[in-house]
Amino acid sequence: MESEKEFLSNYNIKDYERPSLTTDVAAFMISTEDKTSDRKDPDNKLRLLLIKRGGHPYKGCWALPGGFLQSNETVEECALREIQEETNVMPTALLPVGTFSKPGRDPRGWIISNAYVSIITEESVKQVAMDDADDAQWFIVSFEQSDDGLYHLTLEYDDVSLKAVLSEEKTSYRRTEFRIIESGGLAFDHASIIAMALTVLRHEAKKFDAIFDFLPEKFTLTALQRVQETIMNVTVLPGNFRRMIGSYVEETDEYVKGERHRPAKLYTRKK
Amino acid sequence: MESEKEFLSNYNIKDYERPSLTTDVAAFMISTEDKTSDRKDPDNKLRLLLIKRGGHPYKGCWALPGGFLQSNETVEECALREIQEETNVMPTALLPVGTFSKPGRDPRGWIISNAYVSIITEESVKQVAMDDADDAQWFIVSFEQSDDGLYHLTLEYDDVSLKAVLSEEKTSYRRTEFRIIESGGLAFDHASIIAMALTVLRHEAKKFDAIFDFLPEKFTLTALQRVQETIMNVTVLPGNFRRMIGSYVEETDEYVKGERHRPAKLYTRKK
DNA sequence: CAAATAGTGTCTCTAAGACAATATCAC
DNA sequence: GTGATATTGTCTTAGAGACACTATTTG
Repeated sequence: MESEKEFLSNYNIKDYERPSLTTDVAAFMISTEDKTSDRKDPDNKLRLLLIKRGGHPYKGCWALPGGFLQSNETVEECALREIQEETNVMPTALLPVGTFSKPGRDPRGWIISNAYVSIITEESVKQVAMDDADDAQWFIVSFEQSDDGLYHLTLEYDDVSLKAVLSEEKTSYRRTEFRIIESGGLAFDHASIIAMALTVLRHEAKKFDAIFDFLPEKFTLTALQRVQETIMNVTVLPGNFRRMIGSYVEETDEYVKGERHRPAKLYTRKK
Repeated sequence: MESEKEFLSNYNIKDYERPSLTTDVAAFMISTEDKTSDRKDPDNKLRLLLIKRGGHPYKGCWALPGGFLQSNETVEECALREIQEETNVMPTALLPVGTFSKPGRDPRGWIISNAYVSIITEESVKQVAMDDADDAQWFIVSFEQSDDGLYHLTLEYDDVSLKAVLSEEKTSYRRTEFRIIESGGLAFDHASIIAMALTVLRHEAKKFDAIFDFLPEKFTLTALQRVQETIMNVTVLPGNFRRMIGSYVEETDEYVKGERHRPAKLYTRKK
């Protein structure tokens, strides 16, 4: 009878056909736009990092950052490594989106992707200068459902505008996935991945869960409210937001002064 | 300049080192135990399908059903195929649990697993006779947190009892995962996968989302309530359950008669 | 009629939305 | 003072938990 040790020494894993495994990361950031007036608060924009592909396939198209999994790391570590290689910044959050494995999704062959949402603070992005002629850019994100039920994903930066159209499909097991009707110049099935990533992000934001990761350690409640409103694409009454967020935050004794209005107290995330 | 077509014809995907990809499925079922009294309603038990490993590694240990991904299928299709090969039954639901990729998790080498929850109705299981001497068995599941914060996973069938102990770990990115302290005779990292699967299942059940998949097309509200109570390990007042579930179900004009009490109306899932 | 489940109504408490009122700063 | 945001409080409504009560069946 063969022992486990003997079995493993005889076992050759290369006997089976294997796929390549990649990680794609939807890295989000919220930017505070330049003030239009010196009295009003600035607008916030949700932004997504895209890379212009320099090689085939989908040469010239924009794609999510990502890369092949290495054998000494987990998929989460791979996602973090890819984001850091691309931005020189460490994300503050990483959320799983799903596995994309439909045969034919990558013309290079049998390639399966694990998708993640990562969140990066504007603060940290500003510290590393970004070359404007670079092939990595932060696109302003808009994702809305129109009256006919279709979803419209718009990604804009300077004069580049990518418009994808997707339909929400319920699989036979009631999982929702997004079918690409118009990819809008996005590589592979990345329009679908981005739509899923936004769904995950909004789901987390609804529970006040991912919003803290867009801000520094200490923040004002209004800043936090703007983050949630930007992600969810809604507006909330300030009084109600404060009541609801109350159990998630802790006061500090610091204030933001210097603005032309009452100073705001800084808070930190509880626990 | 190389065209995309030329690029692809020169591209050899086998140049990169690749992992093997498997799917592991936590298949759940709720069994109605034999009546102890002829007046009282039967007890319900949450059950999980486990397979006794016939070969190395972990020979003789119990493991989740699963297998290697084929190049012509998605991971979801692979999960469904594996469950059907093992049980001859088609699940009524399939929920993603996550990707398990920690280096060293499988002694055979670089093997990454996508885990799913699948739900099977008791009705369909009863139709295919199960050999009691078989190496596939439905274990009664118990999963509880003790006072010291540890989680205790107990799987029982006849005189077989597997007891695993896990601790809930928050990763640096606030994802919770379960670290195995005592595997209780479960193969690989399957104790951890099962704990995650139960967390996913309970999360869905809380939203009244996965509970319908345990029952046939038509069901009584009390049966539905028992399913939720069994999964969540709580009890609910009947009046409140009916009020809360009201918007998810639709009446039929059929009744269950023959019991020693008022007949119950049959309902179907709305939409 | 006894015992059991099926089903309804109502009280209370809490959480969330709407909205009003007050506070405090820089200029 | 003016105009902006910061912060607090109150009214109302919707939903969830607790609980009491009625309905219907079979043996």
